[in-house]
Amino acid sequence: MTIFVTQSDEEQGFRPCTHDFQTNCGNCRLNSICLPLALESDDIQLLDDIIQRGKPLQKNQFLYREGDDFQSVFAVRSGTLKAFRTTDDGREQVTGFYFPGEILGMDGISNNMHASSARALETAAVCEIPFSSLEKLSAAMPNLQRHFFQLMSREITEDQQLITLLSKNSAEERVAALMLSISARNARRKLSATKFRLPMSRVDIGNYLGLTVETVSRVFSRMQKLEMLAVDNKEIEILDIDGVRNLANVSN
Amino acid sequence: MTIFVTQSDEEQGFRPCTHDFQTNCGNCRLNSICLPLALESDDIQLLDDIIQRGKPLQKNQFLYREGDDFQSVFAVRSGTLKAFRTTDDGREQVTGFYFPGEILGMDGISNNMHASSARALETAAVCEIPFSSLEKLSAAMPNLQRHFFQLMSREITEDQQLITLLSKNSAEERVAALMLSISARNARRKLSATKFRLPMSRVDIGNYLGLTVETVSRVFSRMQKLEMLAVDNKEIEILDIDGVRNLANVSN
DNA sequence: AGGCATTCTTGACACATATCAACGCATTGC
DNA sequence: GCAATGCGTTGATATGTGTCAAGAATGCCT
Repeated sequence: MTIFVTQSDEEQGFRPCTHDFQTNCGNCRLNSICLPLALESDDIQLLDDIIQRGKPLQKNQFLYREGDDFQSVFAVRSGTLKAFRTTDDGREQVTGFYFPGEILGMDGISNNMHASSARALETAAVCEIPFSSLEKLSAAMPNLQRHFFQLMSREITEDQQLITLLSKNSAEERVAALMLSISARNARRKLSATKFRLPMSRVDIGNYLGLTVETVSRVFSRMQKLEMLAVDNKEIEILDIDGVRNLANVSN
Repeated sequence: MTIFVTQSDEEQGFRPCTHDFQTNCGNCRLNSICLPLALESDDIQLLDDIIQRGKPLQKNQFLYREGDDFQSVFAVRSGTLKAFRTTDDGREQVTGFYFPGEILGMDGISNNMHASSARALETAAVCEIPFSSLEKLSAAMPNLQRHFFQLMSREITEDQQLITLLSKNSAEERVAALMLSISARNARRKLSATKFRLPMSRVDIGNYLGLTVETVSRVFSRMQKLEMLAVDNKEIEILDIDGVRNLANVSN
């Protein structure tokens, strides 16, 4: 149980928070942005019954690996994870970062096999949602079915945004867009939209944005020089959000 | 009705084919790769009842536009479509090509609004599947629910493959991968895996693969010189499929 | 606290693809 | 049959990002 305190510390920025001792969806502070969204409290209870908790991951630990049998999707409770595929020549393509309240693993449904790997970027806790149970529950709960369709659809649109970013945007635009995305997701969790700690390394950012570490580093330096960002290693402060939005050149 | 004959001509390479006069899933020659896959014939009938047909599109006609209200997903019956988003500065990112038997429009579910536009690359016929009906039917038919989850998941994995392609692969690798993808999809429909006509322009290929027209053209020329492909405008013959596979450097 | 390994930054240079430009070829309509 | 138009090809040059290399900062382990 103490491990959960540590995780909440991580997530909350070292402020102790009793909410994180919860072990059910009903009083999870993420339930308004997570899977229970749009469910009645009776239904939340039913969803809660199928969810398996207590799967804390250490930094760098795998949640699942490309090729593993697909059994469950996962909701992030605390910490951050990255999903990625490894190319034939061993390079890593990060396909997404997952923050608390977000769902990952849906790419495994199509072939009953995980199409990507997922790894914790820092100590992280996840809720495991066995897919067969979720399917049964969805058939009985129209709202849940709809919401899960929506979540998958959102994953599609986000992937398409990334496709566009990789295909059409410069290094600066890509980095700016990522900063805005993280900012918006922080805001959704009532954290600061302008000041945060990046959970991922420069290498991960590069592997996500299709850039080398060096380019990522140079972009941060330039944006710092332009007084758009204050960059102190992983600590980021957005000084000129309109400037960043303008630079990103994407509706985000 | 005559319009359907024309479309079947297009699809069948100008061989008349009575199968294309069908108007229901039960005897559609695509039903083994399309939505009815894995359904009992009674269930196929129920699915068939919600499907709206007779929406033939002329070349360049829009099926839906980014921002339109989302009502339905669509199955391609004949012809080919492209899905794309337009960036703020007016450039076009093609997010996918859709061949007969394939489903498009699923990116609209998340916000009840189409996140991309879809346009016919040639005369095309689609089956319209109203999403609200599909939801109801899915709740009652576990196989359909599962299959639709799988279709969405496949869209996710395909987008992730494209992300990797754009991020990590050279121009030649990208073009080779697209040729293999089209080849495989032709084979799935019992058409030639080595000789086909590209339904899309060089511009579309470029906008899909994140390349300029000139680069696409040069790559085709190089592959022709290496005797991997015979390229005659849109007519493609794969002369050395192992060579192309080797060049693509992706498991496809 | 010190030392080692990892991550990050910065610089010089190389290279793949974009850009700009010209031209050829096919299709369409008159 | 011929002009007009759009699409595709090819060449010359420009440029953004990758590559290689070195050094600085950070964090981890003893």
